[in-house]
Amino acid sequence: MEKRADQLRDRLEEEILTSRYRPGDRLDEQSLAAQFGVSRTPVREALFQLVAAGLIEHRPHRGTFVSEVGPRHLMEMFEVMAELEAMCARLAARRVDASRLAAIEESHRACEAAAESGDMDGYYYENEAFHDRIRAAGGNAFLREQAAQLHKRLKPYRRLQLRVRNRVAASFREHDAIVAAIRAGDPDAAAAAMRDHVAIQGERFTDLLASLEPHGESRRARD
Amino acid sequence: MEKRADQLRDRLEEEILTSRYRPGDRLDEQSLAAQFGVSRTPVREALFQLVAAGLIEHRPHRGTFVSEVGPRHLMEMFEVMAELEAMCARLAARRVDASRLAAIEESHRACEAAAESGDMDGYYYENEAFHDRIRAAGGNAFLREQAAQLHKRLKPYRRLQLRVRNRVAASFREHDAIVAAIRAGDPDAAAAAMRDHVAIQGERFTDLLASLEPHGESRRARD
DNA sequence: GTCAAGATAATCGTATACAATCTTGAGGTT
DNA sequence: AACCTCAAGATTGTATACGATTATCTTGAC
Repeated sequence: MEKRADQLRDRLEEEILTSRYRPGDRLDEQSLAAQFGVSRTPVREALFQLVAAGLIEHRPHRGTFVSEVGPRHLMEMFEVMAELEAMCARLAARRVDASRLAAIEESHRACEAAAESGDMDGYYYENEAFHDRIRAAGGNAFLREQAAQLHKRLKPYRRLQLRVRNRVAASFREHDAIVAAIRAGDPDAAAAAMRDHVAIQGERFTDLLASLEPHGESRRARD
Repeated sequence: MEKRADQLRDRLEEEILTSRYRPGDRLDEQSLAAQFGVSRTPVREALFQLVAAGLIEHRPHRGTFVSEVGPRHLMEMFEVMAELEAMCARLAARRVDASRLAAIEESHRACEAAAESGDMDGYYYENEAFHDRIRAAGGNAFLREQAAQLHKRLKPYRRLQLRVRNRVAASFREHDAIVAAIRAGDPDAAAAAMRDHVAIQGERFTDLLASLEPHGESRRARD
């Protein structure tokens, strides 16, 4: 059985990633302990893990708060993720074997089906699988882990992406270029295609963000 | 003042990174608590942080052990680090300003001085600064953090590098190419030069490792 | 002699209590 | 009115105790 602290971590992570807790929200140890019917010990343990993952921040004797990412930091993270995923694609183009390639193409077709039927949630889901299979095909387990971690962390910001007009169709076309490059065994093309694919998300998102809060640091008002 | 758990974490991290604790060694909560004159609570907290950093592993009811990295995993980590540092160099070539470039060149000259006088420890130290200034020049704080973290984690393995014959001189020449590319504002050249520079370390090290333990997983004997 | 089942011991996960530290706000002083 | 002082309250960090889980050793049967 999983220990309670880990359950708690997963639960809190989920709640943060789905924006049920918003950036800036305070996570009080005592309240959480009471809320989940446990003592502070496992709560603290869970919080430490989330701090290590960068999801929350801890200000001594002030409280722990859901990290405020800010457009700048967010853009930086997308930039890094683009490079990591590009590296996965490059390696995949170089090292992929038949069965892994087949797996990628299978996910690719699943994306296509979801895109054509306008199933946004389905596309989101299949898209995850698509990317993870490419990461796996790279054959670098450490890289895969790093990329997946960043991916997870950016989850709440990517999800909105797909609601942008025509984004799903565009995303699928980008996937197509990636798959073609991997199939052709062209590492540079695969890397470039993947980098663009991910970088576009970052740009689109910061565009969106910029239009919502033009003043950068100025939104501080909350409770 | 820093809390005791953090002191402990730093202390243990230090002892692991300097190989005073070796891979496979067991870290017993109770012994550590007794040894440092604290209770198990802060010890556990410190251990959790090290687990999150990947330095140690936790097997329930078995104990916590210093991570055994293994040649494969090590090579993977070098591969990723090469890419991250290459990205830093690429960004640096694109975005660097006069003062940051001057800082890089200053570190570069310091490396040169250490190399010529055969001061290996000095070279190691200046080399750290050189790389960090390039990371800083990239202007992506998140990337800088990620790269620095990996760098730290690979520290014990890089240090041996410099004892390889002519490695210092070769390393300096590689630095030279990197600086030239950054100064020229050539992102691709900077990235390529940096990637090679770091990748070589990985290759050299795994060469070394392979010559020491030819049988991969076979060394299990210890106390 | 080997293997399995139970007993034993070690370790872990959690709860609770206490101490130390910081924040906050009221009240007084300049 | 602004600033400083200080006490009250809150929150965190640490210690200790206990129950639960699991590894390991013992014992006995085959």
